[in-house]
Amino acid sequence: MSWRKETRRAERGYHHGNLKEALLQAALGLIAEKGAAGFTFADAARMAGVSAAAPYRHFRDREELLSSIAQRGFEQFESRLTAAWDDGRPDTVTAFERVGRAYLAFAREEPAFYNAMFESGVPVDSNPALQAASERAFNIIRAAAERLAALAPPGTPRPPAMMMALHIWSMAHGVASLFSRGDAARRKLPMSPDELLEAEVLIYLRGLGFPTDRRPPAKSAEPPPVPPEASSGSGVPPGGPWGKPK
Amino acid sequence: MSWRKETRRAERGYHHGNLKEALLQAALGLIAEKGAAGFTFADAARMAGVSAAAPYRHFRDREELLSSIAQRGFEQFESRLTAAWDDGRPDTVTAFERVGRAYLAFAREEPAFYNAMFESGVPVDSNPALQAASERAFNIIRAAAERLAALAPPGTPRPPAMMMALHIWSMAHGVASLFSRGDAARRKLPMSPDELLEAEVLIYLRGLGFPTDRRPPAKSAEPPPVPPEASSGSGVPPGGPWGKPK
DNA sequence: GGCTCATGTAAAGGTCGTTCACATGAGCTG
DNA sequence: CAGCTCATGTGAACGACCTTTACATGAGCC
Repeated sequence: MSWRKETRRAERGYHHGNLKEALLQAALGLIAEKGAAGFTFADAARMAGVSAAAPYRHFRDREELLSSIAQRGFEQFESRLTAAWDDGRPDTVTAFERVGRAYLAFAREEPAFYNAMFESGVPVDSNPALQAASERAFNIIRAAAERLAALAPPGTPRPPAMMMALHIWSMAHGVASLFSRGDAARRKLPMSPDELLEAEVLIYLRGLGFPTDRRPPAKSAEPPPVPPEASSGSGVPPGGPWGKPK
Repeated sequence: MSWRKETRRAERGYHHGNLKEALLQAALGLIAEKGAAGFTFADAARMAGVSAAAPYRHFRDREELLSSIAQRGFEQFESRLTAAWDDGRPDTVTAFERVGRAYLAFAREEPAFYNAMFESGVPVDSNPALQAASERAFNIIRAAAERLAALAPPGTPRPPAMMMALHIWSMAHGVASLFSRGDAARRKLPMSPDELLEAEVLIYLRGLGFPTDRRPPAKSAEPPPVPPEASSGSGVPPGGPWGKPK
């Protein structure tokens, strides 16, 4: 794809013109290939066609580049979670599960971002902008949990919405990190990570008193459920993720 | 502690006598300090008082050292999980939750091992012994889930035991990895990781139809619960992890 | 046209991982 | 005990990386 700038010296002047962006893109590719640990500043420079010292004009050091990527990652993450949540349409539980799937999809489709965000060792508080982006993303989950909490049937113990949000986050991250990416995906599973997480969230929601039968409980006053975007292939078989109660 | 061997050249002969073990110990300390990514082979050699080339007599390369540590970690992990499970005493649910706490405790108290095992990028299948150790550890969780599954009340959808085991693993790993160790612990939480995980597992179990009231249901025929080993400080407040149902 | 300053370069210092030829000495063999 | 052998440790060297420093270039502005 985008050749032009990021090639050899001859094809451009002394000045690159867009080095910062080129470095970010190069790093993204390298991290996707070899992980944040294996990514090298020098490689990124080489890939952008500049000397090894040039990147230092745009990033204090290697870690700042990583941190920038993590920040961008959180921004994209936020936008994908927002889209998945879709303000709770068509119904809160459905939308909530969609957020879970979006989490996994992001981890799978944007391994470089996910790696930089959660597995690169970059401390969240190394950069205020990073921290802010991270919080904005989490707030989507939190807002969804808030709505869910408001809906929880009485008569069941009900944790604070914040705690519910953290629960969902930990489940999604746990599944993603153990089974859904890179080396971790080599652990052989009798089911897909998506199925695993979906079942987990369903059981959890049932534990909170939510009706989680997939069949619409009685055609309530909501529009017919939107077909989940990625129901092809590893979709949950009709009747729920693990079949009927015995 | 064990000084003696692992110091300077003068104090030992040309041969170290116990270098392999010394290197493992040194690496363990270094990883605990700076993470598996920051740990260097050269540093471990220095700490053991030998030249930078010496470690190559005992490990093919840096990764093999890491992999050895991960393997030992899984072995200790297994033994701690086994102890926590205590074959399901005094009752399955209680023991199951104890396993969850043991998981977190291990992640917190043995950060070096945990790091090498799950966050160092060492692929599980890089070494058959490592893979075997990892599977043995997981099998504890799996066996516990098996017992739990056999006990699940009818009338509720019931996932395969394997899936339950994976759910528990993902919750524990998610909480540990996001909130319970190193840099991640800097995310400020309104509760302790232990509380978070305990509540998560309780809700999950309730979703499976298990009665999870903390107050002993009526002083059943079991001995008074053993006080959890680390109940100081962040213990769960009486009345359950998040208070009563509204 | 000339100045300035952001941006890029080359060179150098320090650290690592890894390899190689060589040194040492523990333990066996006779 | 003499001598041999082989596992174990050494020092030097290579190439790669991160980072800093002094210097070069040229885009944009007066």
